[in-house]
Amino acid sequence: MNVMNDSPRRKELTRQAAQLFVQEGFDRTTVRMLAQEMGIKSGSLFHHFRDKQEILAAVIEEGTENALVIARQALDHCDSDPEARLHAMARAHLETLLTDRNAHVVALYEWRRLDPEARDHLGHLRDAYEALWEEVLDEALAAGLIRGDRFLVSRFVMGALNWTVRWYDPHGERSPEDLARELIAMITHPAP
Amino acid sequence: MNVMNDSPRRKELTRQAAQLFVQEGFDRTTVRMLAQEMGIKSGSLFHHFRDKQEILAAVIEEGTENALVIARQALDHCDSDPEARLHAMARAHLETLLTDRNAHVVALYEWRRLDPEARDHLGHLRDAYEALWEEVLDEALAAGLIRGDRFLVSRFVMGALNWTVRWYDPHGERSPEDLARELIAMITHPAP
DNA sequence: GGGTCAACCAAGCAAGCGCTAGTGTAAACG
DNA sequence: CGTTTACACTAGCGCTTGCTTGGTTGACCC
Repeated sequence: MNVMNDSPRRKELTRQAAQLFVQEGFDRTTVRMLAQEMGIKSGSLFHHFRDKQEILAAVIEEGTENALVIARQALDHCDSDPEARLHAMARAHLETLLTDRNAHVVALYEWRRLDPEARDHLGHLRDAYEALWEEVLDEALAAGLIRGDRFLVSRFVMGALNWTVRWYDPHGERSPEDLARELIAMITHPAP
Repeated sequence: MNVMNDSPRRKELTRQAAQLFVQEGFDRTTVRMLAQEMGIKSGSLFHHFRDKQEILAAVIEEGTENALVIARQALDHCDSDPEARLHAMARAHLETLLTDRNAHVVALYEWRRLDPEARDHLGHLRDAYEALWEEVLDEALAAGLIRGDRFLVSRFVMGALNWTVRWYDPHGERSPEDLARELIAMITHPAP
């Protein structure tokens, strides 16, 4: 069997696995189903991944890393006032749902299926992402743009955003831009 | 095997099943684990439930029905101004997490494991619950207490609230009352 | 005191599970 | 050239899964 590498082949297999994990759930997805989707036999799958768990970890890692990169880029390329930064983060978050939806759904639904080591490693990635949010929310709180307890505001906003994977249709009439604007409007108050 | 009845024994078994479904997830919970938790043998389980799916449906049904009852009571016993009603709903929602947490976690995480008929039936229950929210939110929007698109505001609020099952510790220092107040403060604007 | 009935048990079946072992093959390497 | 490497295959092991079957128990009933 192979080491944990980052071959393009593995990336593609990971993408296909994400698709199946979303459709069926991790536990219901068998290695035979995965193999068929990938166009190989089930035994060959273990040449690319140590075990089934590692496939799950790869899916979630991909998605979270992408989200982190996109969020950082968005913050680098926006105005520096709190509202613009808030808007950029919300928009970036929703746009990842367009490109990386499967991975994010898996991350949200199947997190508990990760073994402890993977959960630890990926937890740090997720924390880094949420830290970006807390930074931006802190600025908004300091500017009086948002009111309330830092901890709670952060959870409520993350909840509202993460929940979008349940109902948001990327091919519908509302753009990520629309949603971001609406969310910011809902939670912000005019400067004192 | 039995018909789908509402015996107290079945209610108790359902409660215990909810506990296990939360700990392990539906797919990972075997009928043997369920039986052991219930203090019976795995075969006996099918005297009370047609199959494993029906146990899941029973768990979710219980939780949703309770939430609906509690929300209706809260609305009946609060002031009639939009803010009070909003507050009552938020508080009721969070209080059900104290008493019925397991069932709600299962409803949120394992919804997709339901077969189509059960999903249809329980979907109506959930719609009734969400309709209460939309009614209250409509009043708040009409009163200018909240700004924005009705559909989106509703989803964002439901997201923030449902997400609480992920992080809220009912035995921590924050009461449902605290959370409800904070959420309302975040999304409401002073009347014009 | 025979009949009824919910509740339970022991035993096991057929299917499916994750994963392994051993092999084949074609390209890349020295 | 022979060797290595990456990737795929076949075959199947050992185990677990949801669920069924046929039978037992004890409380209650007329």
